[in-house]
Amino acid sequence: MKLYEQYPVSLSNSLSGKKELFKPIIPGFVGMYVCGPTVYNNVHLGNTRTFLTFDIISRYFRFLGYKVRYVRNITDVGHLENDDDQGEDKIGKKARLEQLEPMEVVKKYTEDFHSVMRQFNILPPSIEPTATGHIVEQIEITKKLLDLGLAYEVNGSVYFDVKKYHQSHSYGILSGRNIEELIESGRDLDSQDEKRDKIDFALWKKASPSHIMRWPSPWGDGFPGWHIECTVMSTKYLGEQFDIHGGGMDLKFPHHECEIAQGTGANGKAPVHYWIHSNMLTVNGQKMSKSLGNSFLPSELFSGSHPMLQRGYTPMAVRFFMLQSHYSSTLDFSNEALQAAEKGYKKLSSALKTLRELSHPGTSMPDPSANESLESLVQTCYKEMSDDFNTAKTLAVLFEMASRINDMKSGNLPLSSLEVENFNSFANAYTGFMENVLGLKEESGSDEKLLDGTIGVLIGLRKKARADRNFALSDKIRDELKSIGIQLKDGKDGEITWSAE
RNA sequence: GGUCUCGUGGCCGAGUGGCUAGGCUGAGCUCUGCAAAAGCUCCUACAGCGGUUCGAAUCCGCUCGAGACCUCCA
Repeated sequence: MKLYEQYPVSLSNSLSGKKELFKPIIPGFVGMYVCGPTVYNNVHLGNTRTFLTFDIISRYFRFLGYKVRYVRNITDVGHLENDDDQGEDKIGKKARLEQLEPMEVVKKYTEDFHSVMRQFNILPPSIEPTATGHIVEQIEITKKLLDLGLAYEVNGSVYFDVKKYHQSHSYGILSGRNIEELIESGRDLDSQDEKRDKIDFALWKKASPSHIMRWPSPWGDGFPGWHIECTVMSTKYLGEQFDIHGGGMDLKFPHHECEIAQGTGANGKAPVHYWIHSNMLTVNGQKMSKSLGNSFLPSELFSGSHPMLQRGYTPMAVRFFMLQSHYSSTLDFSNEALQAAEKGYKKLSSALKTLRELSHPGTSMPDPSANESLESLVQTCYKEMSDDFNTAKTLAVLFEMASRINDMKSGNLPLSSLEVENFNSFANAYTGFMENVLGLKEESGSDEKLLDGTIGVLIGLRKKARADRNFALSDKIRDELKSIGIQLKDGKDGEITWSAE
């Protein structure tokens, strides 16, 4: 029996608004598409929360034995600065501001994005397609939508006809919008508009003479609209219908709504079975975003160089911080919360280290209830993760397991009372959920080995001093190490371990 | 204005009808030459007011407060 059969996953589907049992289209396989970053600027911390969420989801599916194809795009063209202007796009604008080629901008911020992802231990997707790499496909689907009568061309631009689409399908099913209300109550556009209706959206935009990102098309030189790239790339790599589409909550409308309309319009069927939206990171209760100016960069977070930060925090502490809340809730950022998270993470991390150093001596006095309670903790980890990827609850179980690991070390829970099979299952679960599922890896400096050896010498001296009952010297060794950030810990058996603060 | 979400103990945060998550902080105990670490214990909450129910943080209504989307945003 496969793990995914043993622990079936249920998830919150934004489309139905309910928690549903996950059933893949092809048994044993998961196809997942997530809207990636627009690479015209550095990713900020809020962005990374979304990518962390889907990192966890793809990790857990794989952990359960699914074969996962995870596609996350790079948007390197096409975001309109304003929907009603003459097609200023963010990449192009940034290029002019910095006197760079558009692809230089794209390259620079793509590198930044990847570097941040690596620091947070967010695994790369299976495929990371770019919008500019799929111009041909975007033109093709636009032609198809024109042929189907779901789009129209005006002055070299092509727009999706939402009203027309709504006649045979339903526009607004994801976001719960009512098309009549959208038409009536939406904001008025300042300038004259080529669109028949303000809710129509661009599939292809004509490039003004000064526009630097442009491609030839049947309608003249231009560039693709924002929404169409995701439809094209998800369809190409995952099929006309696939299992999961994810992204930040703020993309629900209009972006994902438009994707549904385009995909359904072009292919005659709804593209996605399960929509998953991760919620926003907030600062003092307000959404973190570039436009509000309350965002900060991961690099500022690590170094503590942002004015809002009391000090720097390590990537794993931040990762842990985010995993303590559920992805569907907003998460408020604060120094206090991060400091608490850092301590919590260290506790779990040091238990992992402790666990690695334990070795089972063989079962000599089996204790069925101890074995049973350990096994139940293992089961609970799976149960909580399978319940809508509840990382917060899973962490709670891991803390319980960490306490048991410390008991094993101290002798409160003798290893000899545990069946070897049970102990291994427990150890594999703790390690697996920490490292593979939650991606909480150990953070250690590169000089750790050298330092370990050096401190080993000092520990030897302290042992000798203690054996001689020369406590003045043994305390001096400990206190002076403490003052430079090295904490010595005496064990019951006379062994001394150390940790860096 | 329209649509929607949320309001949990000192702090952060799970939880959706009964079985009082967890982390951090604070207090105490055990262990220790003294510490640290670790283990254990305690501080037990659900914005307010009504209602449904044998029973509500959890369902319904109202009030107050905060926020999101409706324009680019993860």
